[in-house]
Amino acid sequence: MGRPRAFDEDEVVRAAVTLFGGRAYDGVSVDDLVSHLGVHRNSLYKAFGSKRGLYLIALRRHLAEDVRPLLDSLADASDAATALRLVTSADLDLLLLAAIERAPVDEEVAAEVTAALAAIDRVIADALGVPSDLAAALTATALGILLRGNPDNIATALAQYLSTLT
Amino acid sequence: MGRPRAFDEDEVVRAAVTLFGGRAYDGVSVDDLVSHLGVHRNSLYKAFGSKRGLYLIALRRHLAEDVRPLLDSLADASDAATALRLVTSADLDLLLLAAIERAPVDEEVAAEVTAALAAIDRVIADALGVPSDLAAALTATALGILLRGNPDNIATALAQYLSTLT
DNA sequence: CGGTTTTAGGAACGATCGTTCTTGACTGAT
DNA sequence: ATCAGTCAAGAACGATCGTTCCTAAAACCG
Repeated sequence: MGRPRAFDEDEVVRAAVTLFGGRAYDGVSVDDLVSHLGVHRNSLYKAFGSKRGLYLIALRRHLAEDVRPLLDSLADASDAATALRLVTSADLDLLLLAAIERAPVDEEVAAEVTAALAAIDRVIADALGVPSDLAAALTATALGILLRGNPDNIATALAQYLSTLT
Repeated sequence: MGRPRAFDEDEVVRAAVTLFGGRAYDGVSVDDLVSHLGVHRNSLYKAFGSKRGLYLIALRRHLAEDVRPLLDSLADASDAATALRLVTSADLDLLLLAAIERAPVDEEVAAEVTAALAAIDRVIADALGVPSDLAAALTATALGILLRGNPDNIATALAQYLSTLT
């Protein structure tokens, strides 16, 4: 069956998640992918079809390996403060970037992103017993804190405030 | 002094704000700028130096004409709900996109963005009499709602909830 | 072994990128 | 009326983009 692959496809996809989560889609060139992922051009196109194909695979991997565990842990959250801490301490760089810069121009990305955000909303609504719009507001808050870059200060301040309410 | 300009520089910059606020920096080509802005290539480079130069000017115009009025109106906000409504109903597309996709790779953009966000935080903290970290959390919430795309539903739900607290 | 498949390495493709240059028409000031 | 400076229109630059092709070495199968 021919020579075996010299690269671990899982590792490559995971490295792509990191790379695409770090800068904009158009800011990551195929040369960047080739040099940082340890895969040759040829193998990359053979395995993933195209740059966009790899991006979509990386996005889905990100959702499966980073967002789904978050959903599981959120299901056990009993109050808004812990739910907020869970989301803001998660690694959601790629989801955030995809939501703001790829979703508007790639409907397949948009579908994945909106589904993922809706799933987070739903789990929070179920776990906390709040209306879905309010859960969506909490998700939005967490995303906003993440995009500001310094999650710890703001997240702790808000978590403390939320704790004093209940 | 030669032939006068056939384009209104203010209009061009404002159109650039819209264009750069709509998609990622690398997704807006100079051809796009030339065709949508009504300025010839030559005039664009003569007037703004480079694509990045026009971007920075557009960003600063956005801060001066869209963010500064928001600061003024926020100064009169008496509660968190109205502050939230003010921010989420503002047009902050370019600021949002700049924060998440340009600031990480352009320190001059990063400086403008962090200064603008800090200014919003400060005004909110002063107007509501809350700690700056909590004001930053409210700013983050508004930004998160904006990036989710459907601000009305979520913003009203959260505003109603915030109203019941006081 | 021989055959086949897939790899690695890298050159090369056309397209598009941001930027500059060329040409000539136009207009305001001298 | 002349001149200087800016304009519009578009060709053209080198660089880089995503993608494909070519060649040869490597490793599995029979």
